[in-house]
Amino acid sequence: MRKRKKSRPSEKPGRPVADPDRDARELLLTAATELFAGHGVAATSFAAIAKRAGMTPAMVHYYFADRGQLLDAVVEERLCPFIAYVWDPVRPGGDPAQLIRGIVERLLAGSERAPWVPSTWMREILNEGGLLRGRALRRIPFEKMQIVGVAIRQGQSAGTVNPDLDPLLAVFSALGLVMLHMATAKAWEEVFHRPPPSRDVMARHITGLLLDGVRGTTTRRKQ
Amino acid sequence: MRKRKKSRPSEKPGRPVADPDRDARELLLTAATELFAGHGVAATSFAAIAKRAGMTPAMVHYYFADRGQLLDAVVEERLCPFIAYVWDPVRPGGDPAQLIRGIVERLLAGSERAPWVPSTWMREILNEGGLLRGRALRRIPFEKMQIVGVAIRQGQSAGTVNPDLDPLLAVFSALGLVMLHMATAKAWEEVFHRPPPSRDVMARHITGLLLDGVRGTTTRRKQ
Amino acid sequence: MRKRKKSRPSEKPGRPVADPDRDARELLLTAATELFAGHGVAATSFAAIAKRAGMTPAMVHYYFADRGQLLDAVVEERLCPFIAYVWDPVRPGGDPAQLIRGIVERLLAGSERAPWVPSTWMREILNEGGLLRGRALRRIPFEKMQIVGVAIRQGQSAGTVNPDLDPLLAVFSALGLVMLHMATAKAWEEVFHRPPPSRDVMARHITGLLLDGVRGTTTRRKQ
Amino acid sequence: MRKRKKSRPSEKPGRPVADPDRDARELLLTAATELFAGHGVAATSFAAIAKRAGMTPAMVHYYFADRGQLLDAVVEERLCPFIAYVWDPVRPGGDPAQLIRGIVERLLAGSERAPWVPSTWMREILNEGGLLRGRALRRIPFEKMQIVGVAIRQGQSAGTVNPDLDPLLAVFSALGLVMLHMATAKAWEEVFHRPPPSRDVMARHITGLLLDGVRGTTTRRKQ
DNA sequence: TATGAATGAGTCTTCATTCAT
DNA sequence: CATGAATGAAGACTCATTCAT
Repeated sequence: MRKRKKSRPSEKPGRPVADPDRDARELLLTAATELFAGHGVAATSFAAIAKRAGMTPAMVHYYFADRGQLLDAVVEERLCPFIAYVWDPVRPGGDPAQLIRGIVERLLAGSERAPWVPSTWMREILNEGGLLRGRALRRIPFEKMQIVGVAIRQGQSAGTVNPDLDPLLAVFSALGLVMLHMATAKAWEEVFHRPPPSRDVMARHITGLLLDGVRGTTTRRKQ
Repeated sequence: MRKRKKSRPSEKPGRPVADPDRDARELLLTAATELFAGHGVAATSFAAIAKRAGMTPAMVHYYFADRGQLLDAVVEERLCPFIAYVWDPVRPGGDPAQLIRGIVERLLAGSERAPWVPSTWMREILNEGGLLRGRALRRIPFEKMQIVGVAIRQGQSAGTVNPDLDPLLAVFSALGLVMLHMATAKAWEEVFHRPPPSRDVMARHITGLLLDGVRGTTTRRKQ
Repeated sequence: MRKRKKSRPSEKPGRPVADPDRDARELLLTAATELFAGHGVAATSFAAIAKRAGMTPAMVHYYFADRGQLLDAVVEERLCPFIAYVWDPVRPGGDPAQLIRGIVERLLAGSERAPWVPSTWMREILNEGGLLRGRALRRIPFEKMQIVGVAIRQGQSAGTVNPDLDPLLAVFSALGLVMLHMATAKAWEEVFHRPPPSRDVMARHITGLLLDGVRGTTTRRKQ
Repeated sequence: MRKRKKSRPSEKPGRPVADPDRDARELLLTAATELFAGHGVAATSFAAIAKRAGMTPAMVHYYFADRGQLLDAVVEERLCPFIAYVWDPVRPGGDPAQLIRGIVERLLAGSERAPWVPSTWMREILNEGGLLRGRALRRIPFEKMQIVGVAIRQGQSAGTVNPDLDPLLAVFSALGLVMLHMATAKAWEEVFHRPPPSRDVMARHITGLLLDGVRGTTTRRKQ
């Protein structure tokens, strides 16, 4: 009944293949994140997760004693790597525009590998009452966000950054704008009856908007 | 099944209000929108709505025969006025920056009067699997959005608008950015342990970011 | 909303037409009997009756304070006339075959005017747990049935009636056979994909079977 | 949704019975058929079935995901064996009287082992709107019924069968007459305040009536 | 280790009935 | 006289969770 997962590249070669235990867990986590993205945490039952993973509801309880622990696992084992991938490279001392460009690019790349993130982020983390909110916020790297905030504030003092911006809000804006567009891309066709913007168009649009706004700059600076 | 009551002719005009029927309906609708904003549609039971409105679950069914009709009513009677307020003033032929500034301002003002909108918008309309998505999309004024799109495209031809932008995505960006920050404002304290940005800071930040981006302009144009 | 019933022939001419009160009651009773025949008493709600009669559920309660009284009314005002029509002409002293032939003919004729009777009879009166059982049994003219029973018994003594028959069971057999075939006629098409037997075929079949059985008689007696 | 359990290989053969799973299912099915016979399908709630089987309502859903599947199971696992018992022995080429006598006898015998059948048959299968109708009709052996019909038609041509009969109706008559009397037998006491006819009286009455009618035959043929 | 059985709490929904007007 | 509002009880069904094996 249960399908074998391919051995993950991180696994040491030579080991007898996969730990079935770990496999079942991973399968369930994957099923869970996919359903969370599609219908939200509140609307995703243990039974649905089990079914999508080809297992029984009791199996879900076997691996994650209760709902809370399942959510813990999703955050710890799936969301945290995503967050780390996006934020780890952020180091103090950079140009704010470059920092933001880097973050946006990693958000886009990360969302392609973990397509469940954007809608879950919007629904269950950003939103009040989001069911992953508490768990996720604890794992947000605020020091890293502060780095960007500080860079923006310095840029504003130096006159190279838009003085209208609130430094911290700006980080949220960047983050949110990417998530928003990624989460919405799937709906694009439904709304406009035409294919969604390509990844490149999307990236150029978001970076362009964040860096230079609608009005752009009179003299374009080096991209 | 259940028909809306027409206002009874026997009602004396001039009396303060007190159509108890209409009152109960409105009360329920208000309770529903508040709970939808707080926990999402999927996690909001009829019992919860009734309790918050001080009524019984059966009353909810009395006024809205089933879940679908309740959602219909929320969209028709609560969301549509919001949408109309934001988009009705949009007329062809304006400057794209002015158009966007107007929309953003009305979004901010509208969200203050209907604080349930931003998080519901993000969770139940923008997101895939959102439970108001189908109902709401049908009521979105795409012609108005096209007006903005066209203005941006013309601005790009004229060299006054950032050529990196995708005209249609830009409308989504503006809309989404406001909703995002409004929906997140309430969480601000929880995250940063400091009061959320004031409405003015928020408005200036969003407008500034949308119009001029992080880098701002070398020569500021008249606001 | 309420439709006017044509003044019934029993009404004294010269009276200003119909008593709307009585009309509404009759309309509801008609709706009730039709639904009882179609889905059974247990599956027929006040709401359904009201809807079919173009009235509100509260109206049903207005005319029949509760479920029991509605059933009382159906039996007293609708079923009893049917019973009387079938049984009143039965008088002691007849030939059992003629008695049965008469009853069968009146059952067939009565069921044509009151098509709700056969299936209701089978479902709600004959059957154990039938919801009209107690009420209806009280109104069954057992004296009349005994008349037939006695006639059969005498015929058996005289050698003109099948000695295998149980006299009382025979009355039930006759009654039941008609009801059965009338109630089933509507299903005929569904089962056999061909039009149901005509009224005449049906009458001939039932009378023939009851009087002479499958094997018929070697010498046919006068019909 | 819920899958039938396969008998577990771990079960030791020779043990008295006691597959608890199968037991619970059978218990529920028995409770259901009894209640269906007593009050009809529409008036039988899951709670009532569970209570009679000494289980909880949720258990009923555990074994039969919904109402439809419960009805399916009743038809497949309880009604079909009954039907098979009655009709399987019917083979082409017999004497119509013998065919009918056999069917009647098996109906009577079958109804004694499955006393829930007659009233359920009348209420939920024969009747319009019967809740088992669709499911049961699909399982009725029409070929077998046709065999009887053909035999009757041939008998009519040969002059040995009552020419008034409609061949197909006759099968319904036989079936219905037995069901009718079996279903009514239980009510006999209530109506006549005397013990119901014995099984033998009943069998003789029904067979006698079906074969020779009320008037019987002048010359009795060999039984 | 893994899973079927079992259940209590909760969901939406329908209904008969009451009541004020 | 008639009806909309209101409700408690009950219906089917779902679910997270427990437990014995």
